[in-house]
Amino acid sequence: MNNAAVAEVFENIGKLLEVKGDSSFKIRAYQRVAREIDHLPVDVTALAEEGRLRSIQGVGDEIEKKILELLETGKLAFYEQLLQEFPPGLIEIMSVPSVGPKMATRLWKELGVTDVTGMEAALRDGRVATLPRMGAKTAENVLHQLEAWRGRKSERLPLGDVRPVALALADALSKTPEVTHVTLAGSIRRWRETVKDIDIIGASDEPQKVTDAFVALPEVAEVISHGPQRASVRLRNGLQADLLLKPEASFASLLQHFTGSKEHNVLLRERAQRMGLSVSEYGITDTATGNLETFATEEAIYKRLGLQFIPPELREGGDEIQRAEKGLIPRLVEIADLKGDLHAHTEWSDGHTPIEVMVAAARARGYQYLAITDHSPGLGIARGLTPDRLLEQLRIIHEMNRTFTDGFRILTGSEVNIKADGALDFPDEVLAELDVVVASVHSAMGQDAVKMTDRIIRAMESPHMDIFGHPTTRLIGQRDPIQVDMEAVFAAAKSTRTALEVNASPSRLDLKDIHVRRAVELGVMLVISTDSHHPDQLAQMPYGVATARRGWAEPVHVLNTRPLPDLLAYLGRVD
DNA sequence: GCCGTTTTCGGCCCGACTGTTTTCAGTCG
Repeated sequence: MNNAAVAEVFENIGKLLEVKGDSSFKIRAYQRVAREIDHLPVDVTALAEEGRLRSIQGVGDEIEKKILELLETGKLAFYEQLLQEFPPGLIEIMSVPSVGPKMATRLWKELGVTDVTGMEAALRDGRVATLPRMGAKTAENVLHQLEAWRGRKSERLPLGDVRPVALALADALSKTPEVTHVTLAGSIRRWRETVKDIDIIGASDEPQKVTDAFVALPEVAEVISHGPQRASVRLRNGLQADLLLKPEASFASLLQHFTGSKEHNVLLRERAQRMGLSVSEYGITDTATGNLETFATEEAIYKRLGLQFIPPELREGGDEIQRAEKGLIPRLVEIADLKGDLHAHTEWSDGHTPIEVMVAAARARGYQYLAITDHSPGLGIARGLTPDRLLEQLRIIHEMNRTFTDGFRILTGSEVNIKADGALDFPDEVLAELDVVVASVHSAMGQDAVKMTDRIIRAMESPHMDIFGHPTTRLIGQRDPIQVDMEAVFAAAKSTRTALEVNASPSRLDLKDIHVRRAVELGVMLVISTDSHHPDQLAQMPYGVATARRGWAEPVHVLNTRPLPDLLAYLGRVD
């Protein structure tokens, strides 16, 4: 049973207990554990075997027993019994926005609704509208939400698709005279790999005028809610966008509140409460005196709570508050730390521009080096280079390097296929000529975990492989990761001194955040690379940096934060 | 069901908007 499956069981237990009307705190306990297990960088089965389930946040006696039962028997009696008490479609009914446990229960008990189809019928024929304390407007709204919910292909979209839209929306809103400090918050500010909606905040003394302007923007297709301080809309592209406004004095608190995550805020506010303080989007209130204190910066808010500043990328409701309390939030890697990019393609294979155009773009970014890593021959679809073509490219690059007077260096390289048996797609004598060898899986992605893991480890054992490119090959929302034992990959990477790539392409982000964190814990070297096929894509580096930051990576963990001489020394290349 | 710089028992985040209500419950973020 994998982590996602275990997490789903606990998530569903939480939902069913809500319908049952059980303690909201108990419900939260199950939901928290579900989320923690879903975000675990290691296999929950492995943790269980080591007897370390209790190291998961929120796992106590009861839930530990339940996880063990689930893993050992594939079933959980407590859950099975709960499922018997309710119609199986009830959980799905509650996934429709605006339908919570109370309404789901009433629809079931008072109208006999047991699934989404039945709910739709009851909405359409007027039965819902006639229930006490419901009405035509409620029924109409739920029906509308149901149709929108059906139309959506997935709950969350890749950050790379949403972020540009959100920036444009914030820019349009900032032209409203009554608002200042228009800022993106929520999961976009935390750089989560996927986002569900766009959260925008601003400061204003006349917020009603601003929400009025917001719902009137041309991108808005539908207004979901519209009050004096906040508004929610559905955009023409189907995304939901929320706007929240407060007076200038509360802006830092608003930013902190709306950046979330929700789980982070719950933990933060629980901590505050133990200190006799109450945290809200207005500021921090002393519970004893009722005095509201406001703050100029987020740093000041965390400081008031006795905590180190926690960067947005770490605010996921895990152990970041405990660590901040002990002063253990490190100085995370930043875009300015990067000295170069180690994965780029040109028109020699499947890139779109000549070498010199890519190089000029890299130099314009202030880099000291750029690795040209066109594909190896096995990737026919990407016009992979033959050995002869590669050697010709090397001669040209060596000539270009002689023209630089400022120490800039084009690194010769290749993105080499790892073949199905783990062999690399160029002969050793060719690979030996290169400054840097990125090796990646591009074929036979359906291998089982044993074969795939052996294949990758064999490749890493080659003396020439420097970097494992986009290690899980997943494409967010499009292609699942390969089946592979990541713990074994981390161990092999460490023993062979192979760096693992954090591919910054927004459709990849691979390694992903939780794998970065595990790699950092184990002392595995990382690189952050854009895998650019066009000079403009060099600008996607922030997505990779953010992913690394979400995995708690510091400059020392990232190979391409090193200046050229140090990098060459690490790669075993000496001038 | 979990958890501890007041606690192994008694707590457990905070506020806005909507609809159907004459004062509030449900849902969401």
